[in-house]
Amino acid sequence: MLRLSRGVEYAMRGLIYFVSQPEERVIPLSEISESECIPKSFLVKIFQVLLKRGIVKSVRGLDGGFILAKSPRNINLLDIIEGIDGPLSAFYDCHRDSCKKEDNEICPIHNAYKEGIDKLSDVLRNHSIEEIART
Amino acid sequence: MLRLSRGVEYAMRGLIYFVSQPEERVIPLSEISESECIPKSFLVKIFQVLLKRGIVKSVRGLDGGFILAKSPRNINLLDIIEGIDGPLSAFYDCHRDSCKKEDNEICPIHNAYKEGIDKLSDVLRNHSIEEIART
DNA sequence: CATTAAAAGACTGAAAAGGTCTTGTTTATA
DNA sequence: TATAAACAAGACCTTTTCAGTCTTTTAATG
Repeated sequence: MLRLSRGVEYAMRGLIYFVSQPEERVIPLSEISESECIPKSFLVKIFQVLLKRGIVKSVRGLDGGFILAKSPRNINLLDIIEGIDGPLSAFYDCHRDSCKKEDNEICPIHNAYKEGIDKLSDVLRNHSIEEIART
Repeated sequence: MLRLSRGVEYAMRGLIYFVSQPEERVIPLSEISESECIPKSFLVKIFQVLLKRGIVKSVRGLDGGFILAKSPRNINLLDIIEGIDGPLSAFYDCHRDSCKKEDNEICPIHNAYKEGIDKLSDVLRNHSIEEIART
């Protein structure tokens, strides 16, 4: 219900791999897959999402691969989590109305939960993958 | 991955039902089930968990039912969420070691996530069922 | 002793998560 | 220009979790 999904974890480990390289270069997923013990085909799927999100750029063809689309200082954990699993805000919408349709506004239960999720978002937004990689 | 489960939502609505009564009394789950449009047998299961957690007390037999075990001011959202779905801390343990077993300590990714979850916990702990019911 | 309600836990169906497979397309280079 | 390495896209499959049901048992009360 609240755990970091495998997809997100793999995405982060994949991105950290770029940061931890001595120099910037195009890296094929086969390399990351082997080094990080992440199933190749799953990693491919994840990076295709990161590509659409503008977090990485792809280079096709022989000697192709991926490269970070922006500075690792500007890639934060929230970007990655929401990129892979969708917006956190999707998780405090209320089911109650399916039964009682009086009001459309968010119910007090989910409102309190929203407050917590917002705090969580703040924390995640304030950690870049560069910072994580350094730690 | 991050949403409030049905079980938790039903638990909260069930508990709020007690708070919103004019006077304190033993309430059978059949009444809450009907009033709140919650499947009876599911609600039963949820209240058995709340019972074990010391949040409600049960009264068996004819005219039996449940009653809050403590003041609604002292029942917070975190109690309920963790009571039903298990401790939030379970959601930042790392899978990485299944591949690389060098270290046992929490990895930087999950460490950052833990910081966020701790903030979320704080917020949830600071909202009581009584407060939610009043809102 | 019939009725009503909780207690306990096995069981089931549906949905989501995690992962694989297949069939392309692109492109450097031998 | 054929080939091999790599991304692109999406169908497909398997496992786990979630949500909910069913059955049997225990207990209280009129």
